[in-house]
Amino acid sequence: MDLLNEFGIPVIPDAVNTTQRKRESIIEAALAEFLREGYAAASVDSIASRAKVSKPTIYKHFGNKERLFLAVIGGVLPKTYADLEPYNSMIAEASDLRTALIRLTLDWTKLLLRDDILSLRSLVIGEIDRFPQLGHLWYRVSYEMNNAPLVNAITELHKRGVLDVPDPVLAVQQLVALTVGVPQLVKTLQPDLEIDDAELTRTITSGVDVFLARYRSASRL
Amino acid sequence: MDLLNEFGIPVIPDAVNTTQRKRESIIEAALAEFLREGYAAASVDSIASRAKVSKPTIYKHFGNKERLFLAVIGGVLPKTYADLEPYNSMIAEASDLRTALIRLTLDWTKLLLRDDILSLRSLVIGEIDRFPQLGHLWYRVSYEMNNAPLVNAITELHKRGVLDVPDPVLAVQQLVALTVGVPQLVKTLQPDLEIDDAELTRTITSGVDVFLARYRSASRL
DNA sequence: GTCTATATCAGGATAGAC
DNA sequence: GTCTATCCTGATATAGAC
Repeated sequence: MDLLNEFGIPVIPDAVNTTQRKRESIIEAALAEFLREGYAAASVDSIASRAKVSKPTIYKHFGNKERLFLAVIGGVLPKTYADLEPYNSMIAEASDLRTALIRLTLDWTKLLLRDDILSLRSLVIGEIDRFPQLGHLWYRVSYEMNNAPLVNAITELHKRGVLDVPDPVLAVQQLVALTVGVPQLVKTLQPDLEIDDAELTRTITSGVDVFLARYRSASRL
Repeated sequence: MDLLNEFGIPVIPDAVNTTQRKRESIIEAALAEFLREGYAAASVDSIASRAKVSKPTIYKHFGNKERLFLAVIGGVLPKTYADLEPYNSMIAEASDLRTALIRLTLDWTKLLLRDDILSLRSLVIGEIDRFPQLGHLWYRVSYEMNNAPLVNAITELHKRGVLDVPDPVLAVQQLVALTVGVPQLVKTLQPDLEIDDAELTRTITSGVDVFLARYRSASRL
């Protein structure tokens, strides 16, 4: 049965765009459902309803539930981290290193404490035994988009004598643990607990100061 | 049909002990099943098989699947952390603080990186939206059995002038993040990745040194 | 208290029309 | 490519015998 518009003229949707739009609609609905229910409890029926699409359409596009899960979660991961790129490169050039580090790690922390990202992270961690690829992907994306550029910046600062860092890779892990890691650990186990901005800033600032107490070059003190 | 022993004499099991043993058998089997499959995918049928018990027995004991899950996971959590208690009290009295801190955090880390505990942690994190009680319980047990005694010890060391720690609670969080947190973050997303003992020791040692660089009393340098 | 057997239902996946 | 209608497995939970 064709749809007719208000003049009685049949509406023929553009086939390609419709297909593409349905595909995106499925991905959006699936992400929401998986985040809410987890993998096993998520139902393809619910996803079909949310996406206003029939079940066979989902199976034509993605094959089965596992592939749908991998495609959806694997697709959203890189997008999640894409926001942070620009900041890293500025560290090596900053006139005030302490302020630059605080700014960087504070932005990073606020991103990773967002409810949607915490949910995504909990989902990936919870399904790690069934979908280890997602754990590796998360680690790789997180490392390449964040740690690695920071390692480069810190290595550069070491060469210039601003910092004294024998193991830059470990040092960056420690900086991340000292800043992002502290509130993340709390919110991972207690997502409902609110952390106000002042406390977050205090935590991050203190973390950066611990980092600098160890790694700032003695000659600059 | 009664069981007969080798002399043809019927074996009448002690009713109370049998019931208790079945209950423990269910708990053990349920824990294994939940750790393997997660909450939603775990089947009460499988648990009954593993425990060599019929399904109605499980429902008589625990009511439903949710209550079974909460009883099992909530019961195993405190046991998990019970091993660490003795070490904390020794920090304040140690002659060599650095060595004592390394020893404490290294033991702590090795415990929390055990496969069964990592699985338990991933399970709790993955089900956090459906069972927030478990997240709170984990946080509370972990804090009371580990962080709190360490906060006391560090406060004591601050009073004695050995350390200079304006905020002991935050400082302990940072110490934990710097030591346990670094390898835990890796193993949480990549459980299969092996971390050898030498590298672990190096990581923990470096973490303690970062901590002490910031908080060791200046007068003692 | 514990079992066998069963009720009841929802979920993943697909056949076949259009 | 997309839908309606359906298959079939496997899940939670329980009735009733012993």
